[in-house]
Amino acid sequence: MNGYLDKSRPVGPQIGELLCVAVVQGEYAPGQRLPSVRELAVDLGVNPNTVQHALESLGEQGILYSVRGSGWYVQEDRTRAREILTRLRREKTAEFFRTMQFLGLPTEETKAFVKEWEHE
Amino acid sequence: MNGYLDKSRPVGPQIGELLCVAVVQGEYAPGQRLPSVRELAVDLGVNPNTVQHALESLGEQGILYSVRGSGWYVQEDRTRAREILTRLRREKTAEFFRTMQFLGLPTEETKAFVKEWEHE
DNA sequence: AAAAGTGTATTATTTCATTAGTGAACTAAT
DNA sequence: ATTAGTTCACTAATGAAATAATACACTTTT
Repeated sequence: MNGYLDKSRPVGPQIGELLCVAVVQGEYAPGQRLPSVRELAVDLGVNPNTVQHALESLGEQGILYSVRGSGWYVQEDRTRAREILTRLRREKTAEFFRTMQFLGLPTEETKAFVKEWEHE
Repeated sequence: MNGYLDKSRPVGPQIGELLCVAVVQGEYAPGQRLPSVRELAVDLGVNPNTVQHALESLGEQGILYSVRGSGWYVQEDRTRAREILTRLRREKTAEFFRTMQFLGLPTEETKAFVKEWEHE
């Protein structure tokens, strides 16, 4: 799995986002079993409890489901996963515009700023 | 002063950003005395200690300076303030691109996504 | 049947930002 | 001089997030 969790903001939600993307992009196929909680925890360099909570959240959102004693599986229907990913992108973008406004750049100037962006 | 601090992320840095913008935009003129720590704290709905730390940080950065027993003042030379504001905008934008990449959108697609943005 | 691997639950501990409260040292105004 | 307002310094309390350590119940494999 990936190792690039941002330690400067809450890790739980990040794991949720990470797995949501993985599901939508087919990195984990519908019906497929995920690595165990403990395994994911090691891969992500994080506590098993944190992974557990993130998985439970994705379960409530209808992206995954769990079978006690067996593991966590990807829902056959990925509609919810796609919806949630779309929503996440919108939220992050809206938040970005808000932040830039906070820093004195109105919407249109922010758009221009992004358009000219060159960095990696 | 403004009341729109985002309670979901650390307040200290936000106050720094807020005042930095205020200085650059001339909301507080060079040489001008700022409202007292207590006053700012009330206006921002925040603890005086938090304001104090934020101001000390801006002091170290060369944007403000303090006169004990009198107050906090805006540096005559606003070069540092402008530099820091520019750096903040770059950082936030870079972070945004990283986040979108994390959510499965590569740089170019993110640019397109922003270009089409309609919301408030 | 037994063992190993799994999700689940619980409690305690740690860490960090913020809040809370107090007091001292200094400045300005009266 | 006195008073009020200020920065500044210190310690403790709070709340949220993550970690740590165990234990339990269930499934799969052997």
